[in-house]
Amino acid sequence: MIRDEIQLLVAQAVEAAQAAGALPAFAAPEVHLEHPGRPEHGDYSANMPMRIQGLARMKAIEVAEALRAHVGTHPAVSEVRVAPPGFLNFYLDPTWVASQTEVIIAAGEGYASNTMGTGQKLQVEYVSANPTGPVHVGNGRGAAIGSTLANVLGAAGYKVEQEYYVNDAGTQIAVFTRTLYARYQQLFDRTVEIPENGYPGEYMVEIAQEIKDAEGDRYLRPEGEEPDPALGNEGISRMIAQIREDLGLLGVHYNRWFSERSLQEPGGAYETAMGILKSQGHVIEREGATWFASSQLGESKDNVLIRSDGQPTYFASDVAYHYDKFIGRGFNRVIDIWGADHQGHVSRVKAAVTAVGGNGDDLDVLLYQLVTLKRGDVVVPLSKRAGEIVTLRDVVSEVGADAARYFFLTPSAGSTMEFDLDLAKQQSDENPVFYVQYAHARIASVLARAAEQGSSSASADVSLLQHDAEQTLIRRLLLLPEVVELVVSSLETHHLPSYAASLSQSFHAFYTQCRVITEDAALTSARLRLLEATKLVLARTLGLMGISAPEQM
RNA sequence: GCCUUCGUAGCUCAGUGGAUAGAGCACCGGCCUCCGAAGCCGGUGGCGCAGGUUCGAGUCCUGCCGAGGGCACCA
Repeated sequence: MIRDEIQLLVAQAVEAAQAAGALPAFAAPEVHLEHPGRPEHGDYSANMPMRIQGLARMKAIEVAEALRAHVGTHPAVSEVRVAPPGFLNFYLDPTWVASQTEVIIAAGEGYASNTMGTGQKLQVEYVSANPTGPVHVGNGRGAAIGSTLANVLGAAGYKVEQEYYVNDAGTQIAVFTRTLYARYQQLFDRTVEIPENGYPGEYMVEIAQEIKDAEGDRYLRPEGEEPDPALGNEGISRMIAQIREDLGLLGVHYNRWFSERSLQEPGGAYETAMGILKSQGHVIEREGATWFASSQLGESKDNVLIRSDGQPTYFASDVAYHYDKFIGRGFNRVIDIWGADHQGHVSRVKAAVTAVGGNGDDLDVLLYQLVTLKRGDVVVPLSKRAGEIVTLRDVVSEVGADAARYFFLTPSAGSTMEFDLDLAKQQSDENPVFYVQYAHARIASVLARAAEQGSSSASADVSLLQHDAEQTLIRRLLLLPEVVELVVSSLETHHLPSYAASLSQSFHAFYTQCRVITEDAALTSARLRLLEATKLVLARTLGLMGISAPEQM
């Protein structure tokens, strides 16, 4: 990548200047480059002179001059300038820039891929909402972030597995079963109330109806008796099928749906992990319960693993689950994506990973702030236990998967976001995602037109691409590898929509200023080549976000 | 009370410690006899408050104000 090469030029300039006595000897900090906000400041800017002015005991501007005198030559760099108060600005050679059009096309679908994660087995676990109800809008945010991150990490060479953790054990399943049974009995004209703290949503009635339609009265027991656990299992499996379908509508697909219950099988991860904790002295008995002695590991408090009634907690399952991820299945790295309401859970799970023989630092927990759902000015509650549930399916069918994904990905995970359903509906024509997709469709249209007219990009001389708008566009194309690297290192997916918008902007500006198909066969050919490269990069960017790149719209 | 995330344009949000803080929507004014006007060009308008660190702070630190989320033998 050109940025890395310029970084090296700067580092070497420091050494050369020191060797020549133009700078005193000292250990220089790592080179930091940035993209100046203004084109007249060049393509890459190094702030090295200002950062080492103290070490050099010279004025920054003098350091900059000394460095410039010792910067090596590079075919891509046409000029290096010093700018006050001490920047070292690098200007890319326009002909080199133009030539990159061919380099991008040659890279094809692998463009912007890298090897940051080569040889690493990585898991991304996300959404993992309780199977006691449909996935809602907030889950959609985690879904968009998780699947996009998986795509990008895959482009960085990681062997990525995507997983959904199904909480099919624990008390909420019992409550789910009792609620379902109440609804089921109601369908047989029994007068039964759904339990206190049950799930009042209409979807429970629908599931009960489906089960009745499919299996009749086989789950009906004499009045007053407890429900058949098999009814609960049947309901849960139907709920999971619906969740899988709803997420599929958003373009989210998993490699594995991991059952929490499976952890507790004899000889399974639960037994093994608890055994390790005990043998390592991380377990204490107190007040009739079994605790993870996490305060000994620097945590603010201990955490209950097994309640005094003998039931394991959700946390105990999570310890076993993460044991299975790292030790059982040997992932080198795991990324869990959780809603911000699980923030308090992060450090104890990391501590547990270390305690069962892994390394808590290999676990990244990405928290996204919750989504506030609104209809106009009215806030809509998301709770599964409230009356109105706005499901992910509702939203996707209203605004489409592409717009929904783009919308979810745009704000950084750390910012709360407002999802205005009324606005989202109106946005069908005005949504920013169409701006990006339109650029792609527009290119497809011009390429088709060129093909009809017999214009070809074969044997194009891309060095003709010297117009400002062409140069700006190609420079933008060259940024995608940097964006991918940034997303991988920061785990922040919101840089992608931001990049997509700026790339599209550059394309639309080019399109307005430069006519592609003209009488000038050589220039036409070169510009068609540029369109091909741009189309490829747009499709690549959209593909990473899981958004379609339409040929027409 | 403690922990944590956030506070940037009328609204929704970007902004890797740099040089004149951006985009979309909204609003105002221009641009199609020519490849898709779902577009382009221009304009109005902003860093919650106060200190500190730094050559340089929207960005880092502290305090205050305001908002969200945590602080269970719930998940």
